[in-house]
Amino acid sequence: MENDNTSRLLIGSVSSRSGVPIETIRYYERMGIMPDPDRSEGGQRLYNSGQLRRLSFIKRCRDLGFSLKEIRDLLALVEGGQHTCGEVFDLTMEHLNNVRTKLADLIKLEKALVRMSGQCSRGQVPDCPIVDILFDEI
Amino acid sequence: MENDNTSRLLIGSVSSRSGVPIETIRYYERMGIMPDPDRSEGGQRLYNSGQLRRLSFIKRCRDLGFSLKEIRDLLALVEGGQHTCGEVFDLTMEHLNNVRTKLADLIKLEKALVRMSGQCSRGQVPDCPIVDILFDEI
DNA sequence: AGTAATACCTGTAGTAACTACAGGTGCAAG
DNA sequence: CTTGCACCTGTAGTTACTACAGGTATTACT
Repeated sequence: MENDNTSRLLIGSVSSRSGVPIETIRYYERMGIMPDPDRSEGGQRLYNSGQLRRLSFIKRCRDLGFSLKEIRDLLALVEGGQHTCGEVFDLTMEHLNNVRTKLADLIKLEKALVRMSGQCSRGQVPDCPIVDILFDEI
Repeated sequence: MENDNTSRLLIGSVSSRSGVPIETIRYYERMGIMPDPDRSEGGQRLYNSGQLRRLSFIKRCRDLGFSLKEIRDLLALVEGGQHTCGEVFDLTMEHLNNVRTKLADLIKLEKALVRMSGQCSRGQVPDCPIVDILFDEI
């Protein structure tokens, strides 16, 4: 049973509270992005609320598309305690630019697919203009 | 020297004509998406124009974001000779849906980043609302 | 013929960020 | 005391390449 719900969480509990799969939490530990937690006598991981908070931070960043490397940089900045608002902003904007580049690529790609599929009569015939385009548009 | 420019191309030539790196061509061969080409007496790969055409098809599909598995399916359909326009259309639309899903995710993500960075004064202060949001918005 | 430069060869390991086992232990309830 | 679930370690697989290392083929030039 869990009594003190902030200070001796097992990995399963941390997993369900954060939404990060157990295997992924252990992976983050191996990668050094999560600290080695305390262990019970039997060797099971024991987390505290600060570690849960850190994991949730990582998850939110991942959901926003930050890479683990970017998250590592953000955390280093923040943990160092010397970070300024401007530095965090810069990292965020850099990431935003990456996202916008990907976005632009996907939009181009969507247009190309729509244009391509617009040529197609979706028929029972063995000739398809999509195939022709893919094979011949050099 | 290359005389007959369709029928005995070395891998470097095929690479520069298709825009696919040499290593990637060999990778496609290992993956079975490109056929094993003929070899010279010394063991160097010799390609013909049909194989170059196939490689260019693969490249265009990759540029459109199709996975190798999707391309394999498309090629199987087309090579089988029994494909209909409708089948090709269906594969294309399925892919288009994937692309649109990714697009929607990225748009959400971009909005979240813009909203977040809008809170930030980009200052020299050690407190940053971006960090606060990432850490505390549970 | 000899040699140097370039292009090619195989095979393996590394990349990002996980996910999926296999085979074994901890721990709480009935 | 045993059943069952949660946990443990360590390794391999995923996608689509990319990057070597160490060796051979081919071509050009002297």
